[in-house]
Amino acid sequence: MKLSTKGRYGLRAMVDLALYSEKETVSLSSIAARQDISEAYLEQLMAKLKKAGLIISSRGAQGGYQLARPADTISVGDILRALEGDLDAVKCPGLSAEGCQTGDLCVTKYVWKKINESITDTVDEILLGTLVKESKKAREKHSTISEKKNIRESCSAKKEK
Amino acid sequence: MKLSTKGRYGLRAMVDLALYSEKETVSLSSIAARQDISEAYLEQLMAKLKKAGLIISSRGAQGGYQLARPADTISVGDILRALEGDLDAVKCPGLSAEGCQTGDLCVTKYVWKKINESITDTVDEILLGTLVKESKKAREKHSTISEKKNIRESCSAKKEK
DNA sequence: GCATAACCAAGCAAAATGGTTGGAATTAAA
DNA sequence: TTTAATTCCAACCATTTTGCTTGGTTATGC
Repeated sequence: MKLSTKGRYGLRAMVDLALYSEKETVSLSSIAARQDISEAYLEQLMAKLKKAGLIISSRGAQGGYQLARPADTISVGDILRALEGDLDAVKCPGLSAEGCQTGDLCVTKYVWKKINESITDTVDEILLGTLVKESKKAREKHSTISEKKNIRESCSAKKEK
Repeated sequence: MKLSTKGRYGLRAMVDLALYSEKETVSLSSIAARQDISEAYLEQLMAKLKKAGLIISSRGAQGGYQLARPADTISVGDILRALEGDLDAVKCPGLSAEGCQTGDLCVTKYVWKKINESITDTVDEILLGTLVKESKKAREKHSTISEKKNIRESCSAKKEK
């Protein structure tokens, strides 16, 4: 019942990309460096995002990635589905079909349906654009404090996992 | 991002137990048989449910399991947490603490929080008692049709996975 | 042409999943 | 008092998934 690093890293990469690719393209290595993710691994995630049509790339020198469409038209659900595949927490054969109404055998499908819906609803509701705006706001706020308190240090010390 | 068989089997077992243990205790083997789950595996799930205080057991001949409290006071969340552990889809160090407000690095935590909350809310809202009532209703409905159409067969044919 | 990029395919260790195996302890009934 | 039924317990194990790494190949701007 855990979201894998694919989803976690990938969403961070997309936010990063949205922040830095407004005019120019952004290289994989720069995202990897800023987000502290292995380049080779991130590459695989970018491939998935590209295949899903969320980002575009240009090869060769000065090449890199950009969002395929405005950040306001990309939902977190789009991103997570591209990376993790189907987000359904439970795949029950009876969920879409009619079958399995046989009493106690399948009341649980009601539960799985509710869980799936709640996840889908929440991730589809949050837009990349919103995250970008939040991020910019947080950055401004932070830069005014950062001279006095070095929060950054205490933060990056807590490595994920 | 998938619920494991622990959660799926375990919830089914709990519904089964609630349905059949109103007066007498119910043996592991009878639940396993009705729900078509391996006895030895279900045993491990029952151990978790017992440890979590959701069911009680009596050993020896004629022994078995019963709910520890009324089905209306047990939520699906209680059951799933007992079986799967923590239901948080993402464990971010910055989620509970103050840290990681450093701009783009951590806007994603807002997303993880929302996802976690939506899952928790939905599973805590559904009570075992409700499922039991639904199940009884479905069973009645079914028994009136079952003589003409044998839905049961088409259902059990679709084995999970 | 060469440095800088994206692209591609495979391999691989560690962890998690979904069980199985083989018993030991307890208890009601015969 | 035996015996059958039952929970309890502790390993073990095969397979799959995860989270990467390795070692290239193509494409392109300067």
